[in-house]
Amino acid sequence: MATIRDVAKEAGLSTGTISKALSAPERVSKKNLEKIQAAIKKLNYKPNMLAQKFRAKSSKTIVVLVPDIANQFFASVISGIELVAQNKGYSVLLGDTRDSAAREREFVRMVETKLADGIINLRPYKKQDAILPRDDILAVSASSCEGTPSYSVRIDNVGAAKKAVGHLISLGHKRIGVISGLKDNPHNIDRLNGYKAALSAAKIDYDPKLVIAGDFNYWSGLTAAEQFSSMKQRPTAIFSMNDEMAIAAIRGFKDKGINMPQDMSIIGFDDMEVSRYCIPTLSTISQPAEKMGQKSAELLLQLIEGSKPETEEYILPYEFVIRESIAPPKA
Amino acid sequence: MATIRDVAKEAGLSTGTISKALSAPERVSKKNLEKIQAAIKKLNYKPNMLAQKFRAKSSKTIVVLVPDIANQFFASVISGIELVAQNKGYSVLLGDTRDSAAREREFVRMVETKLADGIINLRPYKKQDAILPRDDILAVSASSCEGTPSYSVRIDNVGAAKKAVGHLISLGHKRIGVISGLKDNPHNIDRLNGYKAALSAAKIDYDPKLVIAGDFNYWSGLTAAEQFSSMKQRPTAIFSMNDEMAIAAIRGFKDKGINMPQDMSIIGFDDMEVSRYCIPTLSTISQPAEKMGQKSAELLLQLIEGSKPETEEYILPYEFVIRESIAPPKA
DNA sequence: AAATAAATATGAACCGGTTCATTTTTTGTT
DNA sequence: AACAAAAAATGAACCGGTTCATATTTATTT
Repeated sequence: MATIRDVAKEAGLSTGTISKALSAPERVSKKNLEKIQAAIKKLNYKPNMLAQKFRAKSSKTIVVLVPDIANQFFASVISGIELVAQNKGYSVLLGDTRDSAAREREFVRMVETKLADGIINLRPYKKQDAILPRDDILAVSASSCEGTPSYSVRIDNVGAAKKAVGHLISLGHKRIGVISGLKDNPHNIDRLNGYKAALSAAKIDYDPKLVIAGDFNYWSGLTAAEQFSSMKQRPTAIFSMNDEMAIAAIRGFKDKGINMPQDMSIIGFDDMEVSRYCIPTLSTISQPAEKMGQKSAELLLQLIEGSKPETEEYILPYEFVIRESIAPPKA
Repeated sequence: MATIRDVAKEAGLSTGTISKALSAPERVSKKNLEKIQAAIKKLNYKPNMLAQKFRAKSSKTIVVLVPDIANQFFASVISGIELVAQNKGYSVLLGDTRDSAAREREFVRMVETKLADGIINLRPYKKQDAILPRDDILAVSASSCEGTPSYSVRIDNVGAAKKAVGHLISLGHKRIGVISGLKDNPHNIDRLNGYKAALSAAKIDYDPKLVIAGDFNYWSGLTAAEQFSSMKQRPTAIFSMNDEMAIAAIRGFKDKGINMPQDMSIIGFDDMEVSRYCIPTLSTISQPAEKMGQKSAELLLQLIEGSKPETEEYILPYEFVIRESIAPPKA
């Protein structure tokens, strides 16, 4: 493998000149530039980036911690991150943590050992087992929840849930069921608070029996629908904390002869692509996933380059998308 | 940031000893080992892995090129790759190429510039625009198709398709529709050949009108079902080239009053998790995704460590899973 | 043509680990 | 106690880039 010294020898110049020719060609004479290009081509020289990064003491790499890569929402956030990172010459290392703290720590270690310059965390912050934030590690929390310390980007989950449930109430619904995520998931907690706020604003009592815990996956939405179906005092509308469970629930209700939106209304969360196509099309909260990724990357890169962003917490606008899946309750 | 020289000074020893203490502690005296550990702790020393890798001239990293990370099947393959890589001390860099050749080339460049040692390619090989294989880059093709050059891991797509379609024929089906992937997708071509082989073995003429091209996504399965529904001579069974389109098709047919499996049989491909839960449960070809990942990683690491694997092409066993979605045609 | 200023080119030193030939210390033997 | 063998420690050199104080070449001015 050819080194910069080989190129220097071939071109009859010094290593310093070769280096400059690559980083600031306008500061090298035309004549020599041509010689250098010829030499590089002849030797098929490729700069050793490990050496470069070692010398620069910076890996120009950021780690993105993802709880689960096979997830549309995360994929969009990542896409936004990569856009910004690439523009600034950074590469993105995806850390699929599969919800394991051990794996998460591995990636944090990469920052400690200079393999990466900073971290964007897509896993919602939870006090008990939080590995981040740490003051020796530059990190930004994307898709975070209320109360996340340090730099974070999120939507107003409480407000969004309140708005969605409030809309159901304004249509005349009084018994509104919830398909929630895992009990201690922070997003879950925020959204449940929004649900409660909407109820109390309408002076409707909160009934914990109407909240069925799922796990954000299809199967759990199906199960929840079955449970709701067999209630003697069944709700007339459902607020599901993600689209996947909502779509499953539509299916589950239909199997029990309950059709949406005539017999039951439902609202999801996330605005997955398929939510525009399913039958009925799904009303949902649209999160600006790609924008959230972009903003977090901008924040982290600012931190890495040494400047201090003005604000710690960035709250991006969500959108409440009304589609076919909701209607007033039957009289 | 403390360096190994700082630790050496603090412990009153030489850098060589510190280095050995970290890589082969059994070759350092107990007394000094303790001193060193104390010094490391006191200075909060973390070896600079960039320096390490630079010196070792190896990044101990492999790149996995994925056409689309938000995909269950790929996620499983990746999971298998990571298992093997982690065991051997390699890290895995996910390259979400989003089907862009430019992005793919970027990742190849990482190998050229020593940022990675090799590549596992999950994108099926296609002659026209193939970036890999290249003889200066160690690479393995996972989930490949027939005719992929160089090292590759795959199932027998032709045989699997033939078996599935053959089973439908043995149940008495004569008009068998296909929901295919994109026309020039290599997996598509293999599976279509299997379909034709099964037909010709049963002396059934191939009718191109029965093949509707999808794009492996939900929406296209729904559309295909509508098209099949409106045919005057509708098929009695469908072979779908992945589960996602198959599940969408079940839905699409049901909306037209065609119920599975009484009115129509269907077989998918991939064995997604949800295929075990949907109604009816879906018959499908199960690919050993995780195993395919493991095998490819083993292959690549062998290549990286310098040995030559015996075989170039590894064909792993698939499984034909029979569930509720198929039945003999109506009389 | 000489003096000065501006533009280029030089090359040793450096980054922070690892390696290995050499030296020093410890252990074992008689 | 003397010597040999084994174990442990040493530290300079190295990896392949970049940097920067210094030297050289080229361009401009008088």
